[in-house]
Amino acid sequence: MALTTQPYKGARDFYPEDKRLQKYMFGVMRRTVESFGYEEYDAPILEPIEMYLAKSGEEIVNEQTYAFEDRGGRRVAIRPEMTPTVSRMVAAKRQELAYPLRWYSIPNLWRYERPQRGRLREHWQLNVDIFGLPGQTSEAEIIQTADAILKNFGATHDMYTIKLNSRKLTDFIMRDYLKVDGVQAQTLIKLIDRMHKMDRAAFEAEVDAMFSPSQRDAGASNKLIGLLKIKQIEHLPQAVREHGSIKEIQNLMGLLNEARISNAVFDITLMRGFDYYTDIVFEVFDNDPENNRSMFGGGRYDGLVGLFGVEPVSTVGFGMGDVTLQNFLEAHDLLPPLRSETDVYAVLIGDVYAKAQHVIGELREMGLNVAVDSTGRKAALQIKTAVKKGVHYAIFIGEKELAEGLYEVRNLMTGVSERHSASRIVSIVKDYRGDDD
RNA sequence: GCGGGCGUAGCUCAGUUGGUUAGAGCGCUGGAUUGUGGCUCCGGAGGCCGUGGGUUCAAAUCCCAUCGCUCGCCCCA
Repeated sequence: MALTTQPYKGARDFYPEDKRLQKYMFGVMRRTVESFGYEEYDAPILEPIEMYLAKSGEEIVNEQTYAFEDRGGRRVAIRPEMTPTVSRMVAAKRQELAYPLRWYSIPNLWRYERPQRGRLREHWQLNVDIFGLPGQTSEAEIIQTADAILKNFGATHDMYTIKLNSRKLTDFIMRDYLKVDGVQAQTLIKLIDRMHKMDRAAFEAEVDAMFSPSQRDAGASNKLIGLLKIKQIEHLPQAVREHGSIKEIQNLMGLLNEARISNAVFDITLMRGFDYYTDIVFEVFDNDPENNRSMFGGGRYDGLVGLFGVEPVSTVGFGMGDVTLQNFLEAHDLLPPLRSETDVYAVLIGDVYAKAQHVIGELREMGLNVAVDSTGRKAALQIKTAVKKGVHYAIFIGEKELAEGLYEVRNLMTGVSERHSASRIVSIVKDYRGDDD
């Protein structure tokens, strides 16, 4: 039986053209976050499974993590996320790091589940975190960084919306304003989290069913449904509006305004799935009706470093997945044409392979990436190969060119040919490439 | 884990109520044109019709199973 050529389910092969796109995307990410002073770190792809048990729900670890036993009988997981790992790294050097830390990484992550659009088993996720900087400036900077990445991909504010909420506000609403118990609160939060996938009537019926008769008589169900319809902070009931988290949200919105971020909105229905968030949460939504989904998000999670037995460190961060980002860039037609790493394809005319080595070596020494076609095929086929590879320039080398020291260089996109010395060809190609030198 | 859709050439797909040797476009390849791509013309290769079983004189087509892909649900780090 023949072996399959398909990649493992939910994972991707990166052929050179795919890798080119990935390099472009990672390049924009790196340039942007480094412009804010973030430093890159990395870590092993394997962690002891307890690391995820401590923080996540049992179900996720058991059913959605790639886990196995190593030869020494230790239970090991392929990392499904980077946050516990980076928290571990910070905890390990808690006393000696220069806070605030601005750290980023682009790890490869795995989760075991049925693949679907925008969600594969394997993905790469930019993780950006600030450690040791309490207060809204860190939230503002993290959101500003996320916004800058999208801008540097060419996105404009009409293409996406940044939704903000506070976990402290949600907790206050559940415990003090609605007076529901912890179990009810959890259920309601999950329900609200998917309310936009349901129709209004079904949602309201399910909300109503969550409350006990006495709570319903006290108006809790109607209070919640009414509250979730409110879009403006000023329209919130006074008891909610006076909670301290509201001032924090307003302060954050003010900072974002100063940073010229015009598409950030308060959204009381924003929950985010996990419960390790302790304060501000945010999520970036694609406005394209064809791809209307949450692209990525983040927030403050002050408790994780402390799980490693050291004094807690306040942390704000976000994760941006490559799959959803690529969907966004495609939906908004933001992917630029990507060119080959190869600058020049050397087309050899006749039996000149040996004699052509000198000039080809010169081109490389002067900084060009040159692929040589040594197949001995006729020129037409060599040219076709170069075009198919996406190489921008062809240089023709035959007896005549070698004798004269002048080579025909052709722009394969326009078809225009010129004859030049090797050094002149180098400057033409570098000019196209955008080099300064 | 649950549900919908789809599996025919390298790719995108057509294939009538079951009926000869399964097609098209693109791509690949040879030539027209042995020192120069894209346009044109002529030729060629390439198919276990996902897999296994069943119904039938006859199956790409109908039935069952299975595998794979895909979209959604659950969940979402």
